[in-house]
Amino acid sequence: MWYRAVVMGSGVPKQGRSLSRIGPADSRPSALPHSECPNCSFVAWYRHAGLSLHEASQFNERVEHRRLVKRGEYLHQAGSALMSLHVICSGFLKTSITDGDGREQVTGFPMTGNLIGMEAIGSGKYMCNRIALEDSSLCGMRYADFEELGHAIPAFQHDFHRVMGAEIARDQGIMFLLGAMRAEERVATFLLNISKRFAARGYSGTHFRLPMTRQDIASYLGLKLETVSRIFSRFNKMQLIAINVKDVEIKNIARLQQLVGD
Amino acid sequence: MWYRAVVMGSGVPKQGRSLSRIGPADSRPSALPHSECPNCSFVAWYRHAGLSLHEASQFNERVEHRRLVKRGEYLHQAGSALMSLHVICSGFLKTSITDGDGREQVTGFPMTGNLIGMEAIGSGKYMCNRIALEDSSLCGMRYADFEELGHAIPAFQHDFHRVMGAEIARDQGIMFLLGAMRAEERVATFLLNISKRFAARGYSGTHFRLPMTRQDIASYLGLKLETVSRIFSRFNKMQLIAINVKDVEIKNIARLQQLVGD
DNA sequence: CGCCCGCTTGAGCCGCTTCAATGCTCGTGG
DNA sequence: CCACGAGCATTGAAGCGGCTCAAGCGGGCG
Repeated sequence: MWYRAVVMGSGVPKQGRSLSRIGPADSRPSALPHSECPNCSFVAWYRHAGLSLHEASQFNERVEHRRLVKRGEYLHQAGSALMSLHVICSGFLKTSITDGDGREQVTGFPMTGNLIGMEAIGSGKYMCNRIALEDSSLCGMRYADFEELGHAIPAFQHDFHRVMGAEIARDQGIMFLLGAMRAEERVATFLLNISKRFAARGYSGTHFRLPMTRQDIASYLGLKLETVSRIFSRFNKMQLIAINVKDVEIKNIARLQQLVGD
Repeated sequence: MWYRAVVMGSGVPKQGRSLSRIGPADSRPSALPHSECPNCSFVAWYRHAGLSLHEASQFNERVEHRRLVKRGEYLHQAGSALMSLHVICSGFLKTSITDGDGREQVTGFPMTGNLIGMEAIGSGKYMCNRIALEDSSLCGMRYADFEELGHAIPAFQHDFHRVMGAEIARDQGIMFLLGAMRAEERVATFLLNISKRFAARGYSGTHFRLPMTRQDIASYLGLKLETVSRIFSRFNKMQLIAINVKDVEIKNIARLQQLVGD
């Protein structure tokens, strides 16, 4: 289920290992993605869609491989014209929107395998800022090519729709969090979500490093950074987690889930 | 700008209404002429896309015209299998999601022209409940037909993508509201939003009737119903609006906008 | 016509925020 | 390699915005 990988953060091939199975016989020598972009998540996409040889090369020709964004750099800002949709090949970003007064709302933390930029399709402009939380690499495809390829390759089209639909479903989950949960539940939900996404990528789901600041987390959860910090400390005392600044170990995942009411 | 009309709806949970029942399944054969469905928003859609005569008839054949949902009835509930995407031809719905404990979060109030059900595309199941706030009529199209038609008619495909993208952008706006705004701003934003949507449909944008309860509004805004009621009363005293239960007149739209910070 | 259900309004409280001070980390440059 | 400093995180204390609990009212629907 590729689309789950892209939207929710489940399994995505993270090293060239699994991709090396696409032998040279599979594609045109000049069009091989994995020589330049071993982790390219677009590759996972078209493999999933079960494209023919011709389709695969058609697909691959349109991928802009390997755009690097250093930590702290913008991929783009709100208001700029939609050029490409991107898939994160490695790294971690932050998505945020701002109002006139400079208030910021973090709306997501996309990571490896996630497709980003879909909110721009409606208006032709990105509606949010995207900043790298760590050095990241992305592959892009011009939106016009997305449409053309979708038209040429129904399986691709289908997957694209599923990814967009999953994004809408994800957003509804965040609305629930922001509208109906208390602070402790929000923080627990956040931790479980991050844990799950790391685990789905083959990393430890119980011991990881948070790449974002307390302020970022707080904004995402609709809280103040002090509140987030206090709840982390409380969870620490309760032995639910062991946390040291950005280093987190989940010690009692069952009770965390229980706290969320699951 | 058809797709703008489609943008506003999404769903949320609500629970325990004994008067609500699941509506009957679609029973009509689909080839009804749109003379039976004079306002059919799908018609607006294919007009907008500039289809040829042949395409238009191809399109029209797949539309299931005129499903009626009475006030208080569900269009569907969370968890049920995705059958069709619907466009609201007339009426007003409420979209909501629920958790295990019965907590409800209203995620939108789709109205005439809005396309609904897109969150189900990712998983094949609706993620939210949709209830009619007033007697409503909808036209549906099976999702499989959506895909096929999109493939056959690029202009349709393109518009569909724009609608989905716009929905994602809309969701981000709600996240900002829920995560970053104070109660007064939320209520003002809500009133301005409803006003704008009525105006866009040719109704008065300054004098209208709210079809949802205070509880629904409160849930949508992440507040308690008493808070919403108090703020309405406050706005009334401030001469920003004249409100009597569900009947609202916007008296000072400029100051409302100012309150939101726009 | 009568009875709920939904709306309004008040009073008191609590969870989260605000304000403030200190400590820690990491990146930077010497 | 270390010293420095700025930004980030933690923690405490006090305040307040929105919530909880409660009572009364009005209007739509059966």
